[in-house]
Amino acid sequence: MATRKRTDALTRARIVDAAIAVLDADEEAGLTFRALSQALATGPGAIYHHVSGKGELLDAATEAVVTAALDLPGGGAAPREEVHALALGLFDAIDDHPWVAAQLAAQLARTSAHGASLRILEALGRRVMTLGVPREHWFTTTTALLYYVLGAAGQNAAARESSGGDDRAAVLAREADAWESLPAEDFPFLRAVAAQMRDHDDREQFTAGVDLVLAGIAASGARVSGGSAR
Amino acid sequence: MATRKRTDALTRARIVDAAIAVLDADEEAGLTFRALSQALATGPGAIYHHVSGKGELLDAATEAVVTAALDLPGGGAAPREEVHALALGLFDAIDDHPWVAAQLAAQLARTSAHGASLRILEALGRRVMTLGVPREHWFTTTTALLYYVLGAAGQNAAARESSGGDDRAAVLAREADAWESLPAEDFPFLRAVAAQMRDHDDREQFTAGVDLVLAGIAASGARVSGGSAR
DNA sequence: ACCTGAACACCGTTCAAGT
DNA sequence: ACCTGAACACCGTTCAAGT
Repeated sequence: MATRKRTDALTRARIVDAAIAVLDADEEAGLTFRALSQALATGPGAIYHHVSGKGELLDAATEAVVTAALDLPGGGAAPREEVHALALGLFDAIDDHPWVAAQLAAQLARTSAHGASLRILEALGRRVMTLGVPREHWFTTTTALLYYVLGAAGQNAAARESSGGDDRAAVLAREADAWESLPAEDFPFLRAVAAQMRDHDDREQFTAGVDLVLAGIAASGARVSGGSAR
Repeated sequence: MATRKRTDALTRARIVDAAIAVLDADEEAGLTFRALSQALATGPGAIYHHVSGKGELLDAATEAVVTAALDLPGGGAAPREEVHALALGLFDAIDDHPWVAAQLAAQLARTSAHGASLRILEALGRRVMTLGVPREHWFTTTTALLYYVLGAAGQNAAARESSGGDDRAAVLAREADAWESLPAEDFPFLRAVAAQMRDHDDREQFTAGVDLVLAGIAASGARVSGGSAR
């Protein structure tokens, strides 16, 4: 909020930091070059000396958040624990910066894999390689993990956002109510799972999902690697 | 392309059809109310009599595409085959209308589940219920499947788009080359999977990924349901 | 009631002019 | 070289005026 009075020169890093602050406060729609230049106490044109346009700015902001989230302690933990740590790191990062979810999704939809999403893919894949998965499943396995992590974390963040500061339990109850009032012939599944939505822990359910995908990995790799079943 | 000369009255359905045509031709950035009204031989304001704004229009266009894709033959096939059919139906729909992937992702990121994404969740979940998965895993299992299907189908569509009409094999080779030229210490995983990217069938790999998630489902359900292992 | 299209309040981006 | 901020070419949306 404190509109700095250009104490030091404009840098790409300061611009990206300011962009993250604006995105956190006002979501993607709030990030305009006018708002951003005001926060930096300069004119809109100045930003273009350090960043080629809005697209690159969004990518850079996403990259900064993801890089921080992927920075693990580094002590050689078991690969399965590292996958958990990476997944939860991204979960929390997206929880803090909900706009990152849509940004990563758009980045993935735009191209095969670039920038931040490429880094995530590599970080997850490196652990998958050591989990006893047959080599020909490495890629599919890792992308499945990536999609689950981004999808579930994004949905969690969206649910928190829409609460508007409400009690989390109240939001879950409202959602559960909505699902239970759907027509029974058309939505048997959503009605069936509505109850279990009413009380669950978000992070716990997220980790359970990661384990489910890892179970698929273990099952498809069982023929080769034998058991880490226990 | 044929700018009709308002033979019949403007309807919501005609507007949505025209929007889909524009999106298919010019991607999301090409859908403006000016372009759309020109295609419909009217003024921009006319559209607002049938649709509340651009957001609703995008949702309606997505809904139309997804509804068509989810419309299965209906003969009671095995649930596993039906999941395959649903997944491939979405895969092909997103292949034909690449903008749908980003739209569904945004829809999921915006809210817990609405409109088109809610329908997909229900369609997949109904089959998951009959696959012997323990009840407490229904929701996580189905969302994992949903995220994989949307993520993988979207990425496939993006890869096709970026080819610009090039030979598919050439695109894969170029991507494989790019991955292989990444620094070895930083990207051991992507370098390891680059080779298998060079020649693979897109739909085949997609189905293999669906099976991987289904394997996770089978593994976590094994304790309860016994084997459809074969 | 539905349509029309000019007008309004924005936006990203550019660029002459300053330092 | 970096910054400034007015100006340009758009955009979604509104609304008086028409039929």
